[in-house]
Amino acid sequence: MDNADTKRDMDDRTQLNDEELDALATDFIRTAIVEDIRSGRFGGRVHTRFPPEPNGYLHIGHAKALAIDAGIAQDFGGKFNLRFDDTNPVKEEEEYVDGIVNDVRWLGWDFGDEVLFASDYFEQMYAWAEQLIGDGYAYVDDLSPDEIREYRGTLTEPGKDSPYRDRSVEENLDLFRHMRAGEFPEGARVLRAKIDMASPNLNLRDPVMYRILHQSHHRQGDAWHIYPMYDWAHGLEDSIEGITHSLCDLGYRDHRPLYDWFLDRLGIYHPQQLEFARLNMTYTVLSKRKLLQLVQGGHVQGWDDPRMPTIAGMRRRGFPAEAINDFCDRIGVSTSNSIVDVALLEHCIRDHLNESTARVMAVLDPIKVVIDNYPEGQVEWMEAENHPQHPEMGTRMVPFSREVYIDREDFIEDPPRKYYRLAPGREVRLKSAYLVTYKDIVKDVDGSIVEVHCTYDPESRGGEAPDGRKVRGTLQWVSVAHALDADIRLYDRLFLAEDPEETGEEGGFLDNLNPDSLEIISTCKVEPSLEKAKPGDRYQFMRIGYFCTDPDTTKTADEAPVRLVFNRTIALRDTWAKIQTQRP
RNA sequence: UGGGGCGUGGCCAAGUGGUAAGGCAACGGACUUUGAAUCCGUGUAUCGCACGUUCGAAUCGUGCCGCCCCAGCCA
Repeated sequence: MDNADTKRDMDDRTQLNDEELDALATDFIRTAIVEDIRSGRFGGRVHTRFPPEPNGYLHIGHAKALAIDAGIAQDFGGKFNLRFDDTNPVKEEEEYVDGIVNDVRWLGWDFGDEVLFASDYFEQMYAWAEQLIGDGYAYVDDLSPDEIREYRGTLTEPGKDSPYRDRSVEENLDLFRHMRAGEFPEGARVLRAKIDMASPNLNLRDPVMYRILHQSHHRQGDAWHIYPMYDWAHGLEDSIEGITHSLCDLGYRDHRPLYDWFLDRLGIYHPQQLEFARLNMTYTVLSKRKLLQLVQGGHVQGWDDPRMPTIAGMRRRGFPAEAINDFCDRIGVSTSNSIVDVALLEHCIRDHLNESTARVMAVLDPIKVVIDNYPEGQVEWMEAENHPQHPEMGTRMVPFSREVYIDREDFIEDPPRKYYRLAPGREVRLKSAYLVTYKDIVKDVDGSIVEVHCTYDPESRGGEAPDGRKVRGTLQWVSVAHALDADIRLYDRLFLAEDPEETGEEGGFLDNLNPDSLEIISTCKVEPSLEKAKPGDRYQFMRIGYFCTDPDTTKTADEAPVRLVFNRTIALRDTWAKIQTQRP
């Protein structure tokens, strides 16, 4: 242990009693951490990190990693770092770091208000590389990339030593310094760790530590001509920051011996790497490469397209951050490759939205209902509750008049069995208003319904008849004279196949795209209280689904929106639709 | 034909030698001024397979089968 570590021990020991520790051992990683705390390893500290490369946007798989990394730090009263693993200047962009920082904040994780960058440690890494060379553990190799691949051997055959493997320390040091100075072309030489060219673990066959890249770095500019490789850099970054548990996905399991090897050779503070399975989910793809293809191929409108599984996309879609985190907690942490049913995510979304969202009335496909016995020109403002289970969310006033819109689905001239909405001979309730009874319909020349005529029961104001008679159907409605127009975007799954990659073809997942994943409806009518809707506001459109106001909703100077645009976050569960598909 | 990881009901997932938690989904029913929500109920799970150890095995051993990852100067 070095001095810095000793100091950390005194400052950052977690304060948890036995009972609390037991309660935290909920999965194999947390169990390992609890053991480390009890044994005094790392001085009882817990310090994790999330190390994205800034070469794309975060998606729900990263939300899982964050929930594990940051969630553990939070639960154990430890620390958490957000660190950009920006060791490859050719792939990384500033745009992505801003996007990622924003996403991590939005998800609610506290990274101590300081964003860290691996590139800030380049100088220290370089010094350690010289130390390794000095100890005979690293050498400069002049082999070309092709030759290095040949010399590496195959899965079943051992590799063979590079002819440059036994250069003297002096020559290695000299060459390495000239590499740093930018005196060789890209690809001419690399620094390699001297481990074992016959190792059954290919990662240990003298891995490359530094490559020459005459590229400017988004933060370092042209200061460097050599850049560290992941395997060399990552453990050093963790060590420098005093990370205790370096959590990553199973793909890095085979890299752990390397992680340990470098730290041990250097003799510096040594965190524990642990691996967990990355997230896979039905009806979507979760790899940066494929997501990039969707964006660049114009299959979606950008990284924040509401159909994307990106954090930005889900945010725009209206998914609450807490619901996403809840999902991440509920899928568990294990080491088995699994594909989580997207229905669980949808359940979490509905669960949170049901609790938090105010109810309003909207009609997607309007059909006019005329209430023949209601006085022409009269308007009554009906009080409507904002949430049936949460009276503390208050009420709002909704205008009622002689002509209202209802949804075309809510009237059928010749209804099927068990249909209990409006139909000839039926009485239904207009939510929070009156009971109305069917009288007649008006059709146009092609026979399609233009108007439904009803009468209302003046005694049923508020929706309850004094004689106590029951009606089965309750419909949402919007007063024709007061209705606001709105565009509504209905989103469906981006892919038709549960596993979009099942085609086998490379890139074949695009064949499984759902051509109807976006439907825009511009005929919608919504209640006037929505005039004040701001981008990001979320509502339940009663009997339809959860919606949020899209940033495309623009405001005029006096704050009134020019055009309301709502995204359907997710539809309400629809038992009736299920009954219908079962018995057509 | 190397190395690593994994296989528990449709999907996740507890369980670590004492006789299979929980969630999602599905299916019934109750309630309902959202066919929502809520509530109640419903699953004989050959614990990948086969042998073995044991009074007793999802848990230990051996063998087999299947799936995933690794041969970037990407992370």
